Amino acid sequence: MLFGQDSWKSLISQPILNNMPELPEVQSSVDYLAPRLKGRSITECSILWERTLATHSQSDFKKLILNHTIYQVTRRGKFIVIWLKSGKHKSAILIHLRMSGTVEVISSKISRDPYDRIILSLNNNKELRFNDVRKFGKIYLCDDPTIILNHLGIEPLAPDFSNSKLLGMLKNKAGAIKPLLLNQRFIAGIGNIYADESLWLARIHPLRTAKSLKEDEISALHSAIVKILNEAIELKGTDNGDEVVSGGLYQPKVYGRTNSACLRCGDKLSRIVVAQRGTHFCKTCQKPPRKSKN
DNA sequence: CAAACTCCCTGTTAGC
DNA sequence: TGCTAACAGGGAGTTT
Repeated sequence: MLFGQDSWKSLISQPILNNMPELPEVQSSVDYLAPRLKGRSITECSILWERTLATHSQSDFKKLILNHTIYQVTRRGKFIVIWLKSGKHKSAILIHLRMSGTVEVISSKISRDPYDRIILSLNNNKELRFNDVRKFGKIYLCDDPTIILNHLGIEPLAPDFSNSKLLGMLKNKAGAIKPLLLNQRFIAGIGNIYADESLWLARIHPLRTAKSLKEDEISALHSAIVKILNEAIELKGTDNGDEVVSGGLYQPKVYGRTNSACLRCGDKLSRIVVAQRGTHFCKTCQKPPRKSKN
């Protein structure tokens, strides 16, 4: 499918991992969208894959958003929240990118991509295009988005996510730490990559039970989560700012680096499956729980 | 209550 | 070389 002048790109910069949107990627998308959408109204809507719509039929969705004005774009967990207003009526479009979703705001003259799923035309001859190869992404429309968003856990970058808060959250939790980090009702926004990265930085084995963690380990985990998410946001935030949201520059330390050298101790990194997710860690830096394999 | 599996999808890759 | 089957992954839903 690639040919001509573009073919060299795929050979040289073959992505090791496709950019799976977690909190930092979603935040970057929100930062990208906000200035491009604020104050715009929706003039038209193309539904190219209806099952992307999670809450409404094609016709209802169109009816309910046309001529509405976007007044704000925010993030909650891995959701992009696009706030709408029409007269006194307020509502919100929630976008969940899941595995492969991306958003861009682009001139309506630019030809569409085969993987574009939903397109909202704006009143400035541009379009918001939701593109999603694997079709896992979802778009919700709600009068009250808090009904969905309130099910989510704490925001890891909010001020109330303190060290002592996490300490209390982990106390008495019998399960393993990694599945807990992935649970969106526990902490909102961490996915497989940043869970592995945080545990590695905090030197905690992914199979350790939450309640077995010592205070200093929880403290290390807390600062690892905050540090890595912030670092990743910073590296995503430096896109060229024009049209397409480009992939970020954050380089995973363990995720996707199975059998490569640990950047801390040089030992070979391991990969196991935890909660049906590929899990990457250093068996030397991250000591396994008492009675277990490595 | 929690752990484990199934489903939704398709590009990529391992295995024959 | 070319094909097929397995795999990856977020999260809702279902079963153990």
